[in-house]
Formats: sequence, C-alpha cells, structure tokens
Amino acid sequence: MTEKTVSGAEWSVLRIVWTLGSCTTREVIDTLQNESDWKDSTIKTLLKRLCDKEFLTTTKQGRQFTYQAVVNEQTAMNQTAVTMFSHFCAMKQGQTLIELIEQEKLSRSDLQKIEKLAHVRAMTAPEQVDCNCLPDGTCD
Amino acid sequence: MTEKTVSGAEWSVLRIVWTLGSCTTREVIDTLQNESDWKDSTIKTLLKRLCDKEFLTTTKQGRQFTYQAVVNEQTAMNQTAVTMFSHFCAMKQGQTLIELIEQEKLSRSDLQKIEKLAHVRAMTAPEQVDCNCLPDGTCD
DNA sequence: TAGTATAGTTTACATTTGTAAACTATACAA
DNA sequence: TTGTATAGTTTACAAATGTAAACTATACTA
Repeated sequence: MTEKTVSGAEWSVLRIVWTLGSCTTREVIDTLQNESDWKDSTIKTLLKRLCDKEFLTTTKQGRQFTYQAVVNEQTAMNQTAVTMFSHFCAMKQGQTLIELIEQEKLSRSDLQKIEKLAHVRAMTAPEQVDCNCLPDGTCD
Repeated sequence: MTEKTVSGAEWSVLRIVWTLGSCTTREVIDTLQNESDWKDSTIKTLLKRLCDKEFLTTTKQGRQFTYQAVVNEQTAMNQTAVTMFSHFCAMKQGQTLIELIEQEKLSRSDLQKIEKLAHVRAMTAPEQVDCNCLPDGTCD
C-alpha cells in the first residue's frame, strides 16, 4: 500500500487535465507544448504513468483516450502542502506561512478569510509551539 | 548551473544538523537512529551527498568531520514552500493557505502576525487572482 | 483498396534517490 | 608494536524520474 506520489513533471500534466477537464491526449499535448518543449512521446509517457498511478482514468472512444482526473485539484494541492509542512520543524512553520502570505498573490476575499481564521485560531492557540526536530528536544 | 535540490531523506539529515548545530557524523547518526532505522552507511551517504551539493560544509579534526549547514533552516523552509506554491494554480493558492492555517499547530503570536499581515495585505489586494494553469485562460 | 497520418505501446537510457555492504585508513588500547 | 574499533570512501543496486525514439495499430484519405 505504498502511497503513490506525483512527480514534478507529472504535476504539470495533471494541472492541464484539471484545467481542461475531460480531455484527449492531443489536447493535453497541444496545451503543454505551448509552454514547454516536451516531445509528444514524453507527454504520452507522463499520461500513462499518471494512469498507472491512478491519478487519471480514461474513457475510450474508438482508439482514442479521454482522461479524467481522479483527484480534485484543490484537494491535491492541500495534501501536497500539508505533507510538505510535515517535514518542517513545527516551531518554524508559522514563519513559513507568513512568508507565503507575503510572497503570494492573493485575492482580497482569501486574505479576509485568512485574517478571520487567524483571529479565531489565535484565541485558543498555545503560547508557543515546540521544535520537533529531535526526539527529545528543542532547537533554538 | 542546475539548481541543486534536497531530497526527502536528505531533508531529514539536514534537520538534524540544523538543530544540533555544528556536529560530527557520529552525533548525526546517533540522533537519526533514534527515530529511524537507517544504517550508519546510509546516513554517511546522505551526509556525503549533502556536502557534494554544498548544503553542508565540513571542518576536519584528526580524521573526523564536523558538519555545518550552509543554508539557514528557516530560509530553506521558506524557499521550499515558495517553490512548491509556484507549481500550484495561482487562483487556488489562497485556499491552500487557509487549509494550512487550519491544520498546522501554530503559536498565538504567529497567528496574530498572520492576522495583521492578512489585514494589511487585504487593503491593496486584487478582487480576484486569475488561474494561470493555461497559457491563455481561466479554469473554473 | 492502398497509403498515410495519427493514437497508442514498448523500449531505452541517464540521473537521482533510497538504501546499504564492503573496503580502507587510522587513532588509540593493550 | 600490534590489533581493533571506528571514521571515512567506494561500490552497488533497485526504483523513480525526466526525457524520448522506435514501433504497432488503425481511422480516414485518395
């Protein structure tokens, strides 16, 4: 039951499928070649691997495939992000979030949600979060 | 000038070095074996690779190495996070941040900083952020 | 119907990563 | 001085990843 992961190149392909919705190999290739110089074969390989890993399913019409994403894009993004954070020192995660909020382009409504959420969570938040980098102890 | 990357296993080793500060191979091995079942050789290999990639430098005393991290932990975390976000649909990044703020254990003071920052940024934020998944267009 | 342009499949191959055994050199103990 | 426990180096090897050529099957054209 090894958790399948999406590689970097595969992620690019998935984004196209998520965005186009149900689409053919040809559509994926044409769209991707607009922003990369991957050969047709390369993209076909990536699509195949995503099917093998069950991130995509297909429907056939004649000899052609139509792909559908199995996972929802937002869900995949969130999971990827949470997983990445799980490899970070707990004590320093807040600062990384701050950096992201500073760096990323965000809509007013998302920022307002964030503001509200942070406000609410702050009311029951611990004074500090300990470093979990060592079995025992604290860093810094 | 290919950007060197830190693999998952290497990240675990780096965390130890960041936390212990200047430390010997033996200290890294003992610490890591407390939480994993990697063999000595495995850890030595990872340390070597991190030196090759110049994420660590060494000082020698006698035949022994002492390692120092070249990059700052917080900086590395932030960069990793920003890079990851750059592979995400711009329109949906806000929601991922919200998810992280919901999921992660955060200190009151970090949450307060986030609240304040979001408030300030909201004042000049765009009404919406467009999807950048396709060369041209919008998803959803 | 024969030919050709495609869609999909197979094979390929270098690099990175996870994982570690085997080997070499040396500091220190007896 | 010699042996032994370690520190470090070399070699190994499978799986994952990036990248793609070569091949096969088939739908449609002429």
